Amino acid sequence: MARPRTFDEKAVLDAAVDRFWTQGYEATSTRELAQSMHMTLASMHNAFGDKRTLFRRALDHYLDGSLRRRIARHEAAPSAGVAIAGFLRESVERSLGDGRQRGCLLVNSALEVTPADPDMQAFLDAELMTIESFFRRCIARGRQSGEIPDGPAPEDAARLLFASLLGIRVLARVRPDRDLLEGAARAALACLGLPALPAPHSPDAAASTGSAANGNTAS
Amino acid sequence: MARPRTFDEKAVLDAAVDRFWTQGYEATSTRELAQSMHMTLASMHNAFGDKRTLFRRALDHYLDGSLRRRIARHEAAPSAGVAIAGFLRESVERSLGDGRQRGCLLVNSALEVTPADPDMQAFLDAELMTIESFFRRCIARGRQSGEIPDGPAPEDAARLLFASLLGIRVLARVRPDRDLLEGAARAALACLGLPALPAPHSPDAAASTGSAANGNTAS
DNA sequence: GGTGTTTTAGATCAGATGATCAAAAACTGA
DNA sequence: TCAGTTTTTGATCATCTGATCTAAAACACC
Repeated sequence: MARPRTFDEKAVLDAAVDRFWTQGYEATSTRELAQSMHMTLASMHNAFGDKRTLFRRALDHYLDGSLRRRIARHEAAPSAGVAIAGFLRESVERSLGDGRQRGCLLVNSALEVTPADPDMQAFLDAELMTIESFFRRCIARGRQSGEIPDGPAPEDAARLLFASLLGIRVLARVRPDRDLLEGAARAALACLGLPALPAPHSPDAAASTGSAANGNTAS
Repeated sequence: MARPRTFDEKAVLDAAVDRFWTQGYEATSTRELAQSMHMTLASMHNAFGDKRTLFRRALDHYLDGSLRRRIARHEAAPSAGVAIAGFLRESVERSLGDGRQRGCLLVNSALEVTPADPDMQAFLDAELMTIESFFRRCIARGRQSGEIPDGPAPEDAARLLFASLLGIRVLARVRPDRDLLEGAARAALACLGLPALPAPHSPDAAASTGSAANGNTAS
């Protein structure tokens, strides 16, 4: 009983995510957003509210398509160590394969949002906490089954993995160097007695062309 | 042979640092900068050039007053393990003691600056690399003297410490929680066979008043 | 005291920014 | 067909943005 939308919500949110991801919240103007979303400024505001609200929607869309899905997928791994190592491997590979050094939108945003916006901070922190919890669950599981040897308290081991992952995501933006990112992940796994990083998904043929600048494929 | 300046360069740069540190580069307007520096917009531009140039000066001023000095101080420690543990302790303590959750200006900036500004990125990366090098030198020294037991390759151990530190600085901005930050640092030191975190500098009396919001004392 | 040089001060510029408005367009159910 | 609802559109608003201009002020040197 009303005029139907002419845009695909997921598609336009993808576009918004890409702008925020590449440039950050402040550096992205509403006009630029509207243009990349292929809609009018007024249409965008009508559909998503103001810039801040749109940002939150975009962030949520991003998280649904990457982080949350990713945690669930790896947590289903047969062993706790494989879950952790697989998750780290994928994080490193995403960081290196981006070609645009975007890093992680969640981490980027966590640093850009100021304490003057406590709502947004709480939202970001809650999302970060799901990563920490994932590591904690894995460590607990592995210690209980005897798969993971003793070491630092499980909470601390999880905190170390968590902090290391955040660091890797920071470096993904300034220096996406394989030796650096893999080295950090490798050392974290090794010194906690976890399995080594699995091989990158498939560095085989067909990649001889520099593949390079991908969009933002989820998975 | 000309009219002398009425402002103290260090003082006004301190003010600029504080704005960029708290709000980030994009979210800080030139007018706001000028006001907090107690100078006119025109005077500011005359003395420091455009916003980007001023930012770089401010960043350099910040680094001189904190990171660089800090690395030199800890590197003079009697043992490599103490140097690393002391540096981490100070990073954690700064993160927790800020009261304004500013984190680290260098890390904040590393995420805000886009790959579209390669000069700035190179500058930031070079500065980050001094941290990595510090860790690497310490690890090498400690391994050679036998103080630090075998473990991951020295480069990888340094990379892990480096990434963990960056992660801790990210968390300093969103969740400056002692258990979290200390836990990550503790686990990193423990699992690399390094000495434990030293006690916080002095949690003694006189701190019963919430001390709280400090400015930006260097040291 | 005059000259040269730099800093300061206030006004101002051109353009960008986030957001809204009124009106036309497109659909659904009665 | 028409009433009701929502989307779309282009124009527009008030404000902010980074930066510059002109002219007065403050010193050092001669």
